[in-house]
Amino acid sequence: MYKDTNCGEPRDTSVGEQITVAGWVNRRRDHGNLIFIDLRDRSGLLQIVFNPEYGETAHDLAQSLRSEWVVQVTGKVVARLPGAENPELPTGAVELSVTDLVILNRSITPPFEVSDDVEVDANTRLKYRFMDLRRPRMQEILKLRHKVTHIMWDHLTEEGFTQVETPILIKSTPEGARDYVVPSRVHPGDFYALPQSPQQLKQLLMVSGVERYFQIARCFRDEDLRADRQPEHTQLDFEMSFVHQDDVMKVVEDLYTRIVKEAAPDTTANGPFVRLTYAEAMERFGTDKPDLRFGMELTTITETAATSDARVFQAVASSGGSIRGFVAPGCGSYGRRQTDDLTEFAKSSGAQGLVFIALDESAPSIDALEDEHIKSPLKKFLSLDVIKKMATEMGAAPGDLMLIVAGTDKLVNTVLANLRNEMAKRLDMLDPKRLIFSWVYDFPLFDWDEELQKYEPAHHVFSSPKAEHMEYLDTDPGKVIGTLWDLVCNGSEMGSGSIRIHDKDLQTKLFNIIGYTEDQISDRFGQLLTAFTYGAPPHGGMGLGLDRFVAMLAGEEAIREVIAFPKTQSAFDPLFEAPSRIEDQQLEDLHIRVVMPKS
RNA sequence: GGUCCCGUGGUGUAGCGGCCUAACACGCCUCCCUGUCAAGGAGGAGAUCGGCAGUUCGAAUCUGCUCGGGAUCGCCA
Repeated sequence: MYKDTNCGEPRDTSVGEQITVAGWVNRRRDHGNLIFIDLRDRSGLLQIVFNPEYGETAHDLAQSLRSEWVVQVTGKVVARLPGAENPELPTGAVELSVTDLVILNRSITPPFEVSDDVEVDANTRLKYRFMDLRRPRMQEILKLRHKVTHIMWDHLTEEGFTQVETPILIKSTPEGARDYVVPSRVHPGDFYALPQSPQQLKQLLMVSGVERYFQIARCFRDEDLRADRQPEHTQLDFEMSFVHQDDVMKVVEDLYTRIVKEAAPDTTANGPFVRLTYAEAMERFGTDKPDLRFGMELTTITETAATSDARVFQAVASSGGSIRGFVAPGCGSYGRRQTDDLTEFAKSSGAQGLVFIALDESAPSIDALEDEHIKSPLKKFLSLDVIKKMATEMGAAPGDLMLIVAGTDKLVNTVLANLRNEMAKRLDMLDPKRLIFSWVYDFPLFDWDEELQKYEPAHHVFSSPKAEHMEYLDTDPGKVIGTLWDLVCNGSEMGSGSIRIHDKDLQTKLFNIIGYTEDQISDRFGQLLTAFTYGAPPHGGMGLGLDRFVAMLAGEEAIREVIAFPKTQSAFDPLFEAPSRIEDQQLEDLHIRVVMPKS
C-alpha cells in the first residue's frame, strides 16, 4: 500500500503517530520557508506542513508541488498550534508534519478547480468528467448511489430474492419507445435491440420458478432527453410469484423506507405511504403523480360557474367540459404583473386562459364580501352571489387568490396540475428534504387514442385487468381498471408495477384490443405466450427508476448529476466523443451501408 | 420536429453599436515571505468575443443561418 492512513482520518487522538498518506494536492499555501498543502483523498482533507527543520529535502521538493499532483507523504501527526485549528475540517485539530515526500505523479493545470464552489459549464464538466468526479460533492453522490444499491441487494436478498442478469442484446419490440439497435455480424441484415426494460425476461423467470427475482438493470431508450431522462437509465427491476398487489407494495415500502433512513438520514419519508386511486388523484390533484407536500387541492365548480353570465363558463359547461380550480392562500394581493405571469404559465400548459378571482384580505368573511373586495378580469360577469358560492365551494378565504380553468377535462387537469406545482414553488412550499411517497393505483388499462382511433395500453400490455372488470374487455375496454399502480414521490413517478397476466388467452385478448395482428403477437410475444402454456404462476412486480430516486435523495434536479458518465441532451458523450464513425471494415463485417441524410 | 435561455482568456462573469488594440475575480508563470487554511505582497503571460454570412463609415454589441450546451412541449415511463 502507498498509504497506511486516509487523509480524513487523523484526529487529536492520533497525535504522535507516524503515518503515511497519499492523495491529491487540493491546495497549496506557500509561505516560503513554510509550505502548507491540503491533501485530498476519498476520505477528506488533511493539512500537510513542510518545515525545513523537520525535512529539508521534502521541503525543497514541496516547492514544486501544484494542484492535483499525486503525492505520498510520511510524517508525524502533530497537534496544531493553539489558535491555528480549523473547525471547518474534521481533521482540523491536527496536521501532518512531513519528513518524506514522494511525487507519484504530476498534473498539468486542471481545466477547472476541483471544488464544490465553482460552477462549470456542463460540456466542460462532461469532457473532463474524471476531474469533475473528483469534486467532493460528486464523490458523495457516487457513494450515496452505491449505498442505495447496496441496501437494495441486502434487503432483497434477506427477503428471498435472487438476482438474475438478463441479456443486453435482445429483440426489438417496436411499440413504446424507439429501440437502440445493434447489427449482427453472423446474421446479415438482422439486428439485436437493447432492452427498454427486462419485462418479458423477468416474467419468463417467474415461469422458470425463480419466484423472487431482482436486478439493478440498465434500460435503453432512443428518445429525446430531459433533465430526468438519459438514453440509458437504471431500474430496480423485480418480480414475484404468488403475490397480490399489497404484497408487492409492501416489499417496496419496506425497502424504500429503509433506504431513506439509512442512506439519506437528513431526509424524512412518510410512513405508511399514502394510497390514492387513480380516479381520486385526478379528481383532487389533476394528475396521476401529485406532489403531496402541500395542499391546494382542486375543486370542481362547473355547475356554479355555469350559472354566471360569463360566456366562457357557459360554453364549456354546455359542451361537456369542466370548470375547476384551486385556492392559492394569501395570494389575493397579487398585482397585475404576477397574475399576468400565471396566465402566461397556464397558456404555456395549453390553457386558453386563466380566470382568477382575488379576494381582498380586508373582507371580514366570504359571506360579507363586497364588490370592492374583488379583483377579477371576469368581475362584471360574475355576480357577488356567484363569487361567494364559488369561494365557499373552493374553500377560499379573504386574502386568497382563486385560480380557475375551464375546458375539456383533460386540459383543465393538465393546466391546474402544472399551475398547482408552480404556485407551490412560488410559495416556497417545496422542501426537498421531505419525501412524501404515495401509491397511485387502480389505473385504467387502456387510453383511447383520438388520433389513431384505437385503444393504447395506459401503462403496459402485461398488466392484469381487475377480475370484476373482465366483462368490460368485450363491451367497453375504456372502463377496465387494471391491477396496476405507480409509486409517486414529491410529484415524480418513481416506478410502476402491476399484477401481470399469466394466462395465454387473456394476454392474447389484450393484444387484440390494442390492435396487434396475430403475426405481430407471435413475433414479439410468442415466447412469453408459449411459456404461459407450461404452467405460469400468478405473478407481479415493479420497475423502479434508480437514477431519479438517487437524484431525489441527493436533492438534485437532473439525473445527469447522479450518473457517473452521462450524456448531453443530444445523447452525446463529450468525454469519449461517442457516438462516432466506425471503420469501413467494421461496416463491411456488419453488412451495413451508411446513407447520410440529405441537406 | 417546435418554443425559450445561454455561448467573451484555463474557469466564472462584466461589457450589449464607436470611449474595447475587451474589464474584473479565480487560476497560471516569476520573485518575496515560518502559521496559513478562498494565505498575503510585487510583477507578468493569456481571449478578437462559438462559427459563417449580412446590416453599418464602424459589431463582442444589431439581423439571419449554423454549431454546441441547457430548459421545455411533442416524444418517452
